[in-house]
Amino acid sequence: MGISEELKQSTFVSEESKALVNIIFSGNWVFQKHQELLRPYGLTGQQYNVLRILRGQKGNPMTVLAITERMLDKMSNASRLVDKLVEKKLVLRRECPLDRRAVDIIIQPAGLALLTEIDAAQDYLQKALQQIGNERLVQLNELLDDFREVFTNNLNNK
Amino acid sequence: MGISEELKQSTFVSEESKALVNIIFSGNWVFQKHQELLRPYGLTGQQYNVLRILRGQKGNPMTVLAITERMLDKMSNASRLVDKLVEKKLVLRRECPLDRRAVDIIIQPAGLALLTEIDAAQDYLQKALQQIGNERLVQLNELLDDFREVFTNNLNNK
DNA sequence: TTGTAATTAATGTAGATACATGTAATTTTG
DNA sequence: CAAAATTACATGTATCTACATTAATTACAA
Repeated sequence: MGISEELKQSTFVSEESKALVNIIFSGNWVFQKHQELLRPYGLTGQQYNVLRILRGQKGNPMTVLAITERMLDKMSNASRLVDKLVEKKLVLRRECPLDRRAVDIIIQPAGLALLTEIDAAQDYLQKALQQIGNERLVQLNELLDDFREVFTNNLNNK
Repeated sequence: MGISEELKQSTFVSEESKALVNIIFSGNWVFQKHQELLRPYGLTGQQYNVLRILRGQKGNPMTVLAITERMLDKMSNASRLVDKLVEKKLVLRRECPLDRRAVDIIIQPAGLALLTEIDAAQDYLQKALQQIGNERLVQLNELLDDFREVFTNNLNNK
């Protein structure tokens, strides 16, 4: 279903307006679908994001601040997100020996295992993406990168 | 900034895996930016969505159920969203004369005016999108539509 | 060194969200 | 027509989220 039918809006005044609506709509859409995909695993998108960041550290600890800096939404509360992951025993929290204000967070085997499970669910989607064709996926990747850049520049300089 | 730098992940095993990550990342990203854009106007994404749906009715009333059916996230609580819009005097709520269980919602001049304001903010972004070029925007629109289709099919048939 | 500022994370709070349940009105059915 | 089922919406509740404030520790400057 194209964006026109999706929004029951028959015409767009320009390709730009259509693209803007399409990107915002698709962004919301993917965000929703991603949350739905994660729900059965008991994770929110933000928790998943934190867990992935920690996996990227290959078992090295990371402070809450360092996690925050890597997060998409810097305003969110990494402390509480880590709380939830600790409750689920997916990560370990311990006082940082070098700085007693800071707290080291380390991903646990259960956390890695859960991510592996989720990876498998996403592999399924990846295979589906093959239908789109390699060349067009390259285009899509470029277009998304370009779009974020244009959007960022024009939000800040306004 | 390309998706690799954005996620500090230097390589992807395939264009599909890169595209999947890129779409999910960009989806979350656009979702966030859109919320930020709306915040100064005192609307959440969902409230904005409801308001736009009502504008599409050209002043005709719409029941809560009809609104729900048009929403991106059908599980969300249209009743409470309408509550918020009523509080802000952006819409009017009145008993439906044909069915006393139902409630008619009608957008108010203040609601239309607010949407017009937001449109102006978005026009600014639309102009920025011209940098991407018409031909590539057409591609982007097609690719987004295709992606949603592939993703939907493969979430349901799993 | 000592007092002040900066930093790091936790906690308080208000609002948003998702889902379950409740309530009233309508429709269906026997 | 009366009882049961369905519908439309509102409300209760738990969780999530964003932002402000607080508490503890560290850095730094006089």
